[in-house]
Amino acid sequence: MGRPRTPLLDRERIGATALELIDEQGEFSVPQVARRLGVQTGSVYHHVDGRAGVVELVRERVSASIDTDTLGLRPWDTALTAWARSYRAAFAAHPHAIPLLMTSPVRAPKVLRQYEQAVRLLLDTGFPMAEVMTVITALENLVLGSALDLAAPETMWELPPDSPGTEKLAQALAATGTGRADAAFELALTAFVNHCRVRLGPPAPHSGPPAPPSRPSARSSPSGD
Amino acid sequence: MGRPRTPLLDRERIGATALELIDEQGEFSVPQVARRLGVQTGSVYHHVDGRAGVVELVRERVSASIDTDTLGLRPWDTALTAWARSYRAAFAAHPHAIPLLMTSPVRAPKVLRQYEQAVRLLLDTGFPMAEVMTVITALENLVLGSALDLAAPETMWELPPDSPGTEKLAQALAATGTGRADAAFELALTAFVNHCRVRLGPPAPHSGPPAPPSRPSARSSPSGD
DNA sequence: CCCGAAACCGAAAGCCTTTAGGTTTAGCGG
DNA sequence: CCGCTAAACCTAAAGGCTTTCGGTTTCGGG
Repeated sequence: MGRPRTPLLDRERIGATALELIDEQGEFSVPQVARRLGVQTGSVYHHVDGRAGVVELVRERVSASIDTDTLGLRPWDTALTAWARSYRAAFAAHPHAIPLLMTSPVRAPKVLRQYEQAVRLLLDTGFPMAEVMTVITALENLVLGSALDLAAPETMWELPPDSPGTEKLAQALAATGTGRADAAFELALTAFVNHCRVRLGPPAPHSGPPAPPSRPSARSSPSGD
Repeated sequence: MGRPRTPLLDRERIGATALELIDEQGEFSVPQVARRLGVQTGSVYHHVDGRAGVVELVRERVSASIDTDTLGLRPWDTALTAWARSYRAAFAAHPHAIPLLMTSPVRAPKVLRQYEQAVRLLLDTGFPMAEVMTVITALENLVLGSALDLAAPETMWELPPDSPGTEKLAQALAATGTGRADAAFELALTAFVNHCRVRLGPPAPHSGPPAPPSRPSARSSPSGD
């Protein structure tokens, strides 16, 4: 057949098709993508660096729907909260993609630049340099952990109808409404931001980067904020 | 060859070998397990329900090292904190197993019974029935999110030497010591337990299950504990 | 106009999962 | 002690996936 007059494939459509398959059936394979695009399997490899390359396209698509503007909001806690919600919502829209994206490192520059923005936000707010990545990492863990929960929403607790020693668990599960995952996320998010607020100390009266917080850098106050 | 005089295979060794492979190379396949046990591929399927069955054996092995006694500690916050640490440590010992175990539902009865114990702890403490699963889910998300961070410790932030727009990120990363993952986990854990403590209200003077907290069931106080 | 690069096809190697049928051994009831 | 069932292993094979390689046609720059 040779080279077609107009290209049949491009990275855009490869990524979109892979994400379609993931949304529909929870996974994808290169032959499936090729079939859906009316093309031989091998052709896909001319546009993408192996299967991992397709995963990277999917990652870009999913994380493209994170609202970047949130990190421009003020004050910092509003920004952080909005960012976390948007971050999680982006994954929630494609829950089956989550396990795929978790296992490979973040390379997309667009995503890295968001982290840069978050770092600046926290530095400007007054968090000490040595603590900034800790805070961001914790928030990221919170988002990804909650997102993971969305990947297997109901089935995560495979309770046999009448297994002994799980009565209260079944009861508690029944008493929890449909929004278990959402409620847990909001609970953890609120807890985290509140804790950060306390650690930061009272806000300085808005004039450039304020002085660092009085408490130097207690890695974890054992209790009692 | 026929049936051997003494069995060559058993579920114990299949699970152990799979976990070995995961620790060594990050993944496993049934043929690999079989080869390492000096046996044909098909034979493994006589002891295990497909590849998923092997994953379940791995899960049991990994979660066996969670210290169950922690949930018997008092007061409740000590118990919950210790459980979370032990839970995370179990996964941290086999970081590559994490993505594998995240994607399939928990069926192991021993694990389910731990959740039952956690539910009882929180109910006895005075958390309302409708909130218990939310709290446990949030804690689980925290643990798993942090564990995931351990699965790709350094590579998670693939920073090209001098990519534009990531200067402060690189700086913050450098300023963060080696224990970034641990620090983030402890930060989030402290934040979460503190928040729960506040929501619960003052402890009743130790006499059976105390009355429910005065505040009924605010799903997430928007701010200001 | 020419020639290298781009884009697709066809085919194949090598891996994986799972199933099916064959062979030997262990255990148990009679 | 005999015979039968079930267990445990092997060989073989189907079907899918990933990736690579050579062949063919078309595009575009010089």
